[in-house]
Parts: sequence; structure tokens; C-alpha cells
Amino acid sequence: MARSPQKRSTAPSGNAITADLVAVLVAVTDGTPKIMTIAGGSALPSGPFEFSHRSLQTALRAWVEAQTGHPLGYVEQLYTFADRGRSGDAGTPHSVSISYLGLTREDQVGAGFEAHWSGWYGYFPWEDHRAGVPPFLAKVITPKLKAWAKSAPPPALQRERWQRCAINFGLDDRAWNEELVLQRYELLYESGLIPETGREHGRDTAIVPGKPMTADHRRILATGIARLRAKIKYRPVVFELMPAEFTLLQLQRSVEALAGRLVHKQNFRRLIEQQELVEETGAMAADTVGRPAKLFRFRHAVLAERAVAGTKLPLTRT
Amino acid sequence: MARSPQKRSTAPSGNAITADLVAVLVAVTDGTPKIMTIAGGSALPSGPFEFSHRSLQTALRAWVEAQTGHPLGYVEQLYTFADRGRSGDAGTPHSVSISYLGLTREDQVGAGFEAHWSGWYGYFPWEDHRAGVPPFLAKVITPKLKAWAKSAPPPALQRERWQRCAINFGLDDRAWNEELVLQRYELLYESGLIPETGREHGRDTAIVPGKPMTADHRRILATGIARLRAKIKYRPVVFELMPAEFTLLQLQRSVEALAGRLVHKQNFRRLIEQQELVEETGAMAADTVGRPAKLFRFRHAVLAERAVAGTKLPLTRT
DNA sequence: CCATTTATACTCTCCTTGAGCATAAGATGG
DNA sequence: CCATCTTATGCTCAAGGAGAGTATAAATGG
Repeated sequence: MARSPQKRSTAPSGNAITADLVAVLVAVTDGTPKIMTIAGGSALPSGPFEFSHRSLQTALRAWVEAQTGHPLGYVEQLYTFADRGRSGDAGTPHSVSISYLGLTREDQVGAGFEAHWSGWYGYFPWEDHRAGVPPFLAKVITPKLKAWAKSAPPPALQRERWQRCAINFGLDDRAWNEELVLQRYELLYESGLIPETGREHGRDTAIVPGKPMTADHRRILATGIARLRAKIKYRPVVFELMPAEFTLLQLQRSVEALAGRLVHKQNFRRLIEQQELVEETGAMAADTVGRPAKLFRFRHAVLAERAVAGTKLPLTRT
Repeated sequence: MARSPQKRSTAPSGNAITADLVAVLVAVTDGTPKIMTIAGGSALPSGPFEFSHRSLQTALRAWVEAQTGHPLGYVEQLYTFADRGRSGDAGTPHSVSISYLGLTREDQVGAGFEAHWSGWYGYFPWEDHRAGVPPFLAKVITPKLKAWAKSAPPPALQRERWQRCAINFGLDDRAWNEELVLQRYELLYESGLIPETGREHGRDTAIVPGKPMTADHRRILATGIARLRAKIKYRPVVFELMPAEFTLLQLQRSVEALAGRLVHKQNFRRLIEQQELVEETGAMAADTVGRPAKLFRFRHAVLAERAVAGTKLPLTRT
């Protein structure tokens, strides 16, 4: 029922719950996107939200910094979802999980912690199209998806299912859309091709390659990857993942690592330069193969200069 | 500390909290974007999350439908934030507020409820640029912002503040960016120009026009408007706000109402038609001034046909 | 009939973007 | 030193998209 917040009841009542933070912490090292994991790579780092902090964001930062010993560059909230009695029985308290995306550089993880970095394509092998379409996509996934679509009784549903598969996986001459990470994951999950740990049927009946994760952590990771893949296109967040100085090729490789696909080198450079995102340091890259490249640094000023936000309406030039 | 979710402690421990849902429900009627409000327009509808629902989303839908008696078209999570002791004293339970954006059509609100629809520009008069830049922006807001920028002691901070003002409000020959709703609100708040209800100093010392709201509800509304303004550009969500049949001008007026600025009529039509978003119903609009317009309806098939997601990387055509 | 209002069809031009060509500058092996 | 390989970097081209503007059509109310 609608009511004014001032009339909020002060009794905790029956719906007292707990709040957890779950973090998708991303780093890119040598062209490999990595995420911080715990429990041998089977879970994302998570912990209870402490109300001693001013906000959820500061709580996450403090908690991550305590874990890894170095500050988080960019932080963004991903999604909040409710878990009803994850442990199964009704007596356990409900909880709300608030997930975050954080960008850093791979660094020493504080000794004594079980956390470490894992390549994210280990969890989503079908998402890496840098070396072309992964072979098992056509060999394994596509036939299984086709079978799943056909298994629906009504022909209308069959077509609908296949159209969904085709859009999400770039089949039937459609283009691959690297941003549909979550949709693809959900499609594979729904069609029973990737049993997650703790799921009923699944006792390592992995039909499709890809490391599973606890509970819905792999879904959260998919959400994070999708968000990041979309974000790098209109916000200069890649630089949060780069060292202080880098070559344009290194920058390009990082973008390609995140996007899971290759970009046109000359056009990439044109894009970066015309947006004045970087400036030369004056130095050249050492110990490289081929012609030495100039070193660049990110122009932090652009963050203040511009408010990058996309537009696609037929607006009027002012 | 990092730990596996399986090891979750089952005791509620000291950090038991409550979860609330807050909704930004949007409708557009006669070129006016409206939001559902309660308490005489001073608050957004909100209520406790009931764990009897499968998910947060279904909880929101059920709750809204109980309120208004008609289903929600499009629902999207906005943001989750923590309130520490909103009521002030430390003894009150903490809570987490999960906010949602929902799109509907203005309809009869169930009798007996205090909810009703309020125009959203009543809360953000500076956001409506359809009839040109609002006069008080140049007359009142700009000078006050300039004064605020100058009030910073270090010259560097002065420049930084002014640059932020200029970017967000389109000053110094910059273009107005309609998506920066939240940034503008926060800037005005930070500079003390819009005291919110319940704030220390503020006893109706409204410096800038605009109706205030309880707690941080106006900030949530700003988040919702910003999200919607961004979304209409790459997802066909406007149609959730339209009647079943409409003319292209009506559609355009709705977009303009949301964006707070005018679009080029011919180009708008070209955009809509080349994307095949609509189809003719065969009928013509009745009782209109001027030449009668064709009536159109939304092609729901496009939702299945396409996965609309923006791209801006120098990728390779396939 | 005329002014007014809205609908609808084209055209034009600039800019963006995907793509390719050509050249430069280093290393390495003969 | 030269051929070759590899990466860096500069430049051009063509198609498509997006911002404007022009022109015409179809209704209404004097």
C-alpha cells in the first residue's frame, strides 16, 4: 500500500533481512580480462554490508581495498536481486544482494586471502570472438539450440525460440552482438545447456564448455561483462584498466579483450586521437617487436571537459 | 572479508534491515510527462518488499497493479541505496531502498488511494526546453551558479566548478545535454540552490523554482528521468506510453515531452519509418486541425526481430 | 477563395565510419 | 648490407547517417 515515508513503522516487523555486496572486479593483463574470484574461482567475492559506511559505494570500496590493498578506480552499481532462502529451508533469513562492477589493475592480492584473478572467458568461452567464431559454437551450441527450439510443441513457439537464438548468437547471417552477454547466458541456461552448480539435474553434466559458479554468480558476472562492453563505447573507462603509460596497440588490445572482438587498427587510432583522449608522454615503448610505438597517457582532463552521453534523436543543432 | 556464499551464517546477526521498493511510474498525457505521486505530490509511491514474491520485479508489478488496477508495461531497476536511520535516531532499523522505473498510461487510479499523477516538470522546471531555454535559467540559476563557483577559495576549484556548471547547464556556448538530469540536480543541491524538505537550513527557502520531495525522492526521480531520456534513443520504449493507435505527431510529441526538447519533424518520421517501428492501421485520425494524419500502431514484432543495442567501436563489418 | 494548420515527400550537404593502401621504423637472419 | 618480418602511422575513398530545408497535399474556418 502506498504511504508516506514519514509514516514508516519503526518496528522491524516480520521482514527483517540482510544485505550483501557482490563485486565483479575487473582487470586486464596481457590481453586477458580477469575477474577477482574466491573459493577456487567458483564464486565472486561477497560480504555483508556494514551500515557503518556512508553509502553502499563507500562500503564496497573500503571492503575491496581491505581485500586487495589497492584502491578501486571506477565503481558502478550493477543490479540488486532478492534471494529467498538460498539455503533452501524457509527458516533462513532472506537477503538482498547488491552487485557492483569495479575496475582496477591486476596487482598483488593481499597475502592470506583466498582471492585471486581468473580469466573471464573461462566462464564464458563462447564470448571470445577475437580469433574468429569459437569452433564449438557452430559444432556444439548451435545444434543444441536448434534442438531446443524444435522441442517446443507449438510451431509459433518454435519459430520464436529460434529467432531468439539467432539474434543472440548471430546465426542465420545475423551479426554477432557482443553486448548480449546476459541474454546469451540466460538462453543457454533456459535451454538446459549450462547446468549451474547446486542445480537439480546438474552433476557436472556440462554440455557447453565454461566454468560454472556458485548460486547466480555467473549471471552477475554476465551482467557485469555486458555492462562493461556497452560502457567502453561511450565512456573512457578502459583507461582505468591500463597502466599509467601505454601504447595505442596496448590500449586497442585491452578494448578488444573486453569486447571479445577485433577492431580496425587505423580507425581505432583515429577515434582515440580525434577525441583527444590521450597525450604523448614523449617516450617510446621499449623492448618491442617491430617499429617502436609512442607511449601515451590518459588525459584526465577529458573527464572534466566533457559530459559524454550518447544521442540518437533527430535533434536540432544549436 | 571474502568468503564463499555457502558458508553464509544463518543467524541474522546485528545487521538485520528492511527493504523498500520505490517506484518512478511514468505516463505521458497530452504532451505532459507525469509520475505517480502520493502525499499530495511530495513523495514517490513506496512500500516494503514482501518476500512472498519470486523476485523484486514481480513484487513491484504486483504492488503497482494493486495500486492502480492496470498492468505495468515496462519495468526496469534504477538504483539501490542505503538509508542509515532516516528518522534520525540510531535505534531505528536501517533500510535499503530499491528504486524502479515503470512505464504505463495514465488511467484511473483506484478509488480510495491517495495516489495521483503529477507533471514531472513541476519538480524540474529547468529540464523543459521545448519552448526554448526557460527564462529563469539565465536570469536566476546561471548567476547563482556563477556566484557559487566564485565562492570557492582556490582559483583552480573555481574554474573546475564553473566548468561543471557550464557542461551540465549548457553555458558558455556549450550544447544542452538533456540526459544530465541527475548531474544537474546534484549540482543545484550541492550549491545550495534547492533545499529539499527535511533538510537542515531549508524552511521553504526555495531559490530555484521546482517542487521538493520527501527524503531523496527527487533524486530518485531525476535518476528515472535521466534513464528514460537515454533509453528512448536506442530502445522502442516510448510505445509503452502511447495508446494502441496514434499519429506520428502524437508519437513525436511524447518523445519531445520526455526529452524536454523538440525534434525535427521530417527526420523523426524518417527515423521511425526506416526502423519499421510502426505500421499503418488504415484509419485516419479524427477531429483534428489541419490535414488528417494516418493512424499507426506499434509493430510488436520488432521486439523479437531485433536486439537493439548501440555500438560505437571501429569494428569490422561482417 | 484564402489563410492557416498539419501531413508527407524529397533533396542536399556535411560528417561519420568501415575499409584499404602506402610508407616508416625498428629487429633479425643471412 | 640486404631481405624480410613486424608494428607504427599517415592518408584516401566510398557508403550511409543525420541535420536542415523546400515543396506539395489535405483538411478547416473565415
